[in-house]
Amino acid sequence: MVERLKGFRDFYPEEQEIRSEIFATMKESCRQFGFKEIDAPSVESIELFANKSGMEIMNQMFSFKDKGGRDITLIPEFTPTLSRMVASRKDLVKPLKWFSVEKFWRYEEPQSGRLREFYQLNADILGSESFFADAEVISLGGYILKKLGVGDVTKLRVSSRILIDRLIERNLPGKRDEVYYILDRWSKLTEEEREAYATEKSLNMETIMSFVNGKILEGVSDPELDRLYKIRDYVISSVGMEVDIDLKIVRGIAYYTGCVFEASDREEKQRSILGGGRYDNVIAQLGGDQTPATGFAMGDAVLENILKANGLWTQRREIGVFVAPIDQAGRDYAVRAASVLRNLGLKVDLNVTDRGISKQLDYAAKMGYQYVVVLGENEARKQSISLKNMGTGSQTEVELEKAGELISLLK
RNA sequence: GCCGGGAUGGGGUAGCGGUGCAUCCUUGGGGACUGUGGAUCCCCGGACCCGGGUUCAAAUCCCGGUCCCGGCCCCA
Repeated sequence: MVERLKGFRDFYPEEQEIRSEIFATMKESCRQFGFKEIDAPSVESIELFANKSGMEIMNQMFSFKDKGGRDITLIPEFTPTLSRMVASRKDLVKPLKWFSVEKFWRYEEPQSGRLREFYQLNADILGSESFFADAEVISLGGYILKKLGVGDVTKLRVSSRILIDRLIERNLPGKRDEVYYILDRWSKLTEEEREAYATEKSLNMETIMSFVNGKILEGVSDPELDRLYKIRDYVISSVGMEVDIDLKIVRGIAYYTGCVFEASDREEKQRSILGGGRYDNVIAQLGGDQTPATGFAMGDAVLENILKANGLWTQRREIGVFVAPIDQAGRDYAVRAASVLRNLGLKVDLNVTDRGISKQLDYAAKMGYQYVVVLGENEARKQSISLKNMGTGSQTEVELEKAGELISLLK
């Protein structure tokens, strides 16, 4: 048997239905915040990623030559595509608030929360440099987490590249990369490793600690810090989630220019569930007008881990009815009855086998149906349906024309 | 790319050099019954990841590969 490719997934119905609901929740939340959905190609010229994304991502792309010898790749991230879309339409009314849920591909070793093919929600606001834009985009992220039921077990952490850079220049001048490195990996490093790194790079451990615990902010007067406070307060009043200012959030991506943020489970056991920030220069770098931008991405893999860890990865009750004909008269009648029920807006699963009533009930139960419509000669003659409640076993007969009254029962 | 740990029917498992057809549970398919039986009864499928090697003998030991789980790098 041919095996599935490493790091790729099959989604069987029982999983896919849950996934669809989650994506629907994410999309609906975006719309509630006034974001518009967009979509874009899954394959792009490799050039699109060559400029901005740097060496690392180039090594992690599924890239190949097409039949015309062009170098193309499956998209590993969304920002370059988004930037192209914005750059090539000068008539767009700013600010733009766009979101998409797409598949992405990265050729790397699979591990917890990381796969070679994954889905990602991207939500961005383009054309506003105001803190409102950052705050609103972060609020959307928090809102989605709440809607998914994990608002109480996750937290938002915000920081700012500008602020961190200034603090570094003031306290550890010339050590930007080194400070970024140790802050970014802080929770992954052991006490000894931190000490060793600090010593090796001549970083004052006390100063590093003041970045880590936030003490370095005490008494600091800085407009970027004020901005960060405003963002934090806005998000707290907008979604009522825990929001911490945390200077350990630096995020490795080169292009962030201001506020950066992440959400993770409170214990930080998992990878971050979403991450993003302000990237004011990317669109200009890709040939567009200078356009301030802020946004985040949220992958499906870590989200799934967190939902499962909290018992929220559950299939909703199957809504709809299974139509089980008993005899030939019932089979003939079932076509019309099913049609009537479907036109009433019900989900109707009509038997497609030659099985008897017993096996049909068995099947309906296994498929999770709460109600079965049993049809036989009697029902056909009376133009009625017998509705069997699979939970209680009780059964009621109603006229087909009055089946609309059942809808409230079945929804 | 690197480092651990794994891999036995669809799912979960037992066996860990030779003992009767690789165990048990579950699941799947078919049939009997034919207005209630998601029941009952009967029948049938289905596995040692792949390739080498050691051995009289390999699911079992060794080597390589593949995939899975986790970690590193990196996190777009």
